Amino acid sequence: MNVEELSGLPPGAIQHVRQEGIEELYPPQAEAVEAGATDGENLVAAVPTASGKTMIAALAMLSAIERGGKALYIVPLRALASEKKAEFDAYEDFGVTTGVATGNYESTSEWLATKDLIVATSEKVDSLVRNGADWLSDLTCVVSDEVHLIDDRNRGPTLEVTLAKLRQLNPGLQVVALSATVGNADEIADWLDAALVDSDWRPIDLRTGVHYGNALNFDDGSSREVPIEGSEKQEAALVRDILEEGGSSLVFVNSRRNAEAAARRLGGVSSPELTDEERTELTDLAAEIRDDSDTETSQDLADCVERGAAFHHAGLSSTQRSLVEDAFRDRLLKVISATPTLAAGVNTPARRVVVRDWRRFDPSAGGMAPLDVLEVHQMMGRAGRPGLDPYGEAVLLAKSHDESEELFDRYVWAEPEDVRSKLAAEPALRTHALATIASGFARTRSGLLEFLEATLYASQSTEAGRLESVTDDVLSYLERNDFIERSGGRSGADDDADGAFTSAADLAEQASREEELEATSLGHTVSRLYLDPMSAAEIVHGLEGAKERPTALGLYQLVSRTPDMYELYLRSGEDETFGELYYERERELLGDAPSEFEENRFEDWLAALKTGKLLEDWAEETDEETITERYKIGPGDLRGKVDTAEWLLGAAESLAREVDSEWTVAVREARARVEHGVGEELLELVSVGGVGRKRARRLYEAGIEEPADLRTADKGVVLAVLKGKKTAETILENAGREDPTMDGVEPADPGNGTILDSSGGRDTPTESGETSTDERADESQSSLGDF
DNA sequence: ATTCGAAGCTTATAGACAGCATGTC
DNA sequence: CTATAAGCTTCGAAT
Repeated sequence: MNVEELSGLPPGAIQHVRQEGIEELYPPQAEAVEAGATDGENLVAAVPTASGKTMIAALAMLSAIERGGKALYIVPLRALASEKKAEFDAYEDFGVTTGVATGNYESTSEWLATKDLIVATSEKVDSLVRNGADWLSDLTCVVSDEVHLIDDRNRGPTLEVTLAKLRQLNPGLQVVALSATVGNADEIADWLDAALVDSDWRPIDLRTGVHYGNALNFDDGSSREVPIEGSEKQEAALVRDILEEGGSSLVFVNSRRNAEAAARRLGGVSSPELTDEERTELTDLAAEIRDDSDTETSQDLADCVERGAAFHHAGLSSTQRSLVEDAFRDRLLKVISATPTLAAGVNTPARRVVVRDWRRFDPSAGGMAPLDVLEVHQMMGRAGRPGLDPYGEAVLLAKSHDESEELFDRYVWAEPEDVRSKLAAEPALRTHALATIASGFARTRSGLLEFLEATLYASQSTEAGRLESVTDDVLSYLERNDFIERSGGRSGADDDADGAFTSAADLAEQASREEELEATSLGHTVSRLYLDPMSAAEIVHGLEGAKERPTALGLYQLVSRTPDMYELYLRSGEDETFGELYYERERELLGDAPSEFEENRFEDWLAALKTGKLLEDWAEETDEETITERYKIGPGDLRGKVDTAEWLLGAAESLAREVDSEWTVAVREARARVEHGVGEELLELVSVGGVGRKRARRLYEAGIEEPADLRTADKGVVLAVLKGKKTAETILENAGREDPTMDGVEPADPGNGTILDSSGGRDTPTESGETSTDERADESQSSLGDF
C-alpha cells in the first residue's frame, strides 16, 4: 500500500511521512490499515521490534485526532516516554501537539488537556484515572505499547487494569495494542474486542544462530566460520568478526559484574579498530561520563568508553545510560555489553546481537533459571539497523554440541510464551481493589468482581473462584486496615464466597441486597498517593507508634521496609554489621522489630536498616563516591533510592496529616533532607535557586547560614565560595539581593577576613563559620571506616 | 628467592513505576 | 537442591 492511499489523516501528515523517506507501507502496517486502524477500529498488532509498530500507532492516533479526538500513548518506561515524545513532536508541523506525563517529567493536568496527543507511563495513566483527570473522557484513541508486559508480575496488572478502566470510562474508545510476537496474541485481541495483525515480517532480515567451537550456525542452515583466537572468549571472537566488516554489536549478559568485565575485555577488541578522530570523540565522551558522577563505576565506564566499548546496566545514572546509548547509535561505540536493561529500553539496534548468558540467577527457582523465550527474542530483535545494515544477526553461545542443540530447540525454533495475566496475585489486587473502590468504579463486592470480569485475567482464568477468593482476602485486609468500610446490606460477604454466581440476574440480585463498599478518607488518600496499601499501613502504624519525635534514620528505615521500596540486599557478613547498628540505634526505629529468631523477617528488617542508613548518609552530606563504594552500588542505584525515598516520604507526610500525627514536620524535614542531601542546618540555604548540597555547605562554612545572609554578605566572600562569577550573581539574585552584580568584585578569603559587607550588613553572626573545612574532611574520613 | 600462572575456592547474582512542585555542581 | 563467571588465594613450577 502506498502512503498516498491513506485517508483520514491530518493534512500534511502524508507529506511528513514521505519526508521521512517512506513511500510504501510495510506489510503489517498495510494490514493494520485494512483492519481499520485509521477508522477507529480496535487492533492488536503483534509484530517484531523495529518493524514499524510506531507507524501503526501513529496512523491510528493521527486519524483519531483528525476526527476531532484526543490520543494517549502508554509506554512502560520513562525513557521511552521521552523518546516517543521527541518523535511525535515533529507532528507539530501539521498542528498536532504532544505532551508527556510521567512521574518525574511533569506537565500539569490542565496543560495536558490542551494537547492532542499525550505520552505517559502506565502507572501515570493509572494515577490520572485515580485522581479523576477530566480530559481522560475526551480520549478517543489509546495506544498501549509493549502490551505483552501485562505478563509482568509487578507492573503487568497496572496496565491491565488501566486499559480496562479506560475502556469502561470511554465506551467508544479505540484501543491499539502493540505487542512483541507472543504465543497468544489472539487471546489479547479477543479480550480487547480487537482485530489482530500477527506477523513475523521484518524490514531487515534477521538471522538467528548458535556459535559453538569455531562455527556460527544459522537457522537457515547456513554457517560462517568465526574462529577463536588464542585465549579470547567466544563473544570477543564474534564481536571482532563483525567489527572487521564495520558492524557494531550488543552482548547480553546476566549480571552487572559480567557486563563490566565483558566490556573491559571487549575494549581490547574495539580499541585497535578506532580512528584518531573517533579516539578524540571518545575521550570527550569519557570526560562527560566522569563529569556526571565521581564514582568507581563511572571511572570504569569511562575507561572502557575510551577504547570504544561500554557496559550498560541499571547502576548507571540515567545521564550515563543516554550518553552510552546515543554514542552507540552514532556508531562511535562499537560494542556494548548489557544486562536486560537494554533489551526493553530505548531503541539501540546493532548489526550483531550476542546473547551470551541464557540463564539468570533467580532465588525463587533456587538457582539459575533459563530466560523466557520472549525475553531472548526481545534481545535478538535488537539486531539489524534499518538503513545501515544489510541484515541483522542474533547469536547464542554454546559450549558443547549438546548445548548448541538445546539452544536451537529452546530459543531459535521455539515460539514465545503466552502472555498470562498476573492480576490475581494478592499484592496487585490489594492496590487495584482499593483504587477501583476509591475512584468509584465499583461500590460493592460484586461490582468489583464485575469490573474484574473485564480484565484479561478473567478471560484467561481456568481456576474458578480464585479471583473471588483473593478478592475477599484483599477486601478484608483493606477493611482491617481502615482503608475501606462496609455499610448497609448484610454483614460479611464471606457467606457466599464459595458459591460462584452464574448469571447476570443472580449478580444483580446479589448486588441489590449487598452492602456498599466505600473507601475511607485514609483509603482515598492512599489511592491518590499511588501507594501500595501495605506501605501505607506500615507508615501509619510506624508514625502512630512513635512516642517521641522520629529521627531521620527512623523514618528512612520505615519507608525502606515498605513494599514500595526495593531494598538493598544484605551481603554476607553484613547481617553482623547491621545487627550492631541495630542495637546501637534500636530506639530510633519505628514500629515493632521482628524477633531475631524469625530469621527471614529479621533479615528484611536489617536490609531496610541498611537502606535507611544509606539515606541517612546521603542526608548527612556523604559524597556520592563514598556511598557507592560503601554500599557497593552504582550512581544510578543511589539516585533511584533517593528518588523513591523522596516520593515515599512525601506520601508519608500526607498520611501523617491525614491521621493527625504530631510528627508531620519531622517527616517533612526528613524528606527535604533526602531530597537535597543535606543536614538540617542547610535546609534553608538549599531552597535558594542554584544552591545544592555542595554550595550550601561551603556557604555555611563561610558563615552564610540562611538566605537572608546572602542578601547582606560580603560579595567577595560569596564569590570566593561559589567560584564562578555568573553562578554567584544568579544565586544572589535568587536570594533576592537588590544588587547582585559581581562586577569588579575580587574573591575574598572568608577565613581571615570579615564576612559582613563592610558597607553595612545587618545581623549576620561573624562567629558562625566555625565548622572548618578541615574538621569536615576529618569527619568524612573517619566515617569511611566506621562500617 | 622470586615471579608467574594454573588450579582451586569463594562469592555474589536484572530491572525501576509512582505524589507534588520546580530546578544541581 | 539445580549455575557460572569473576576474583581471590594457594600452590607449584620455572627462572
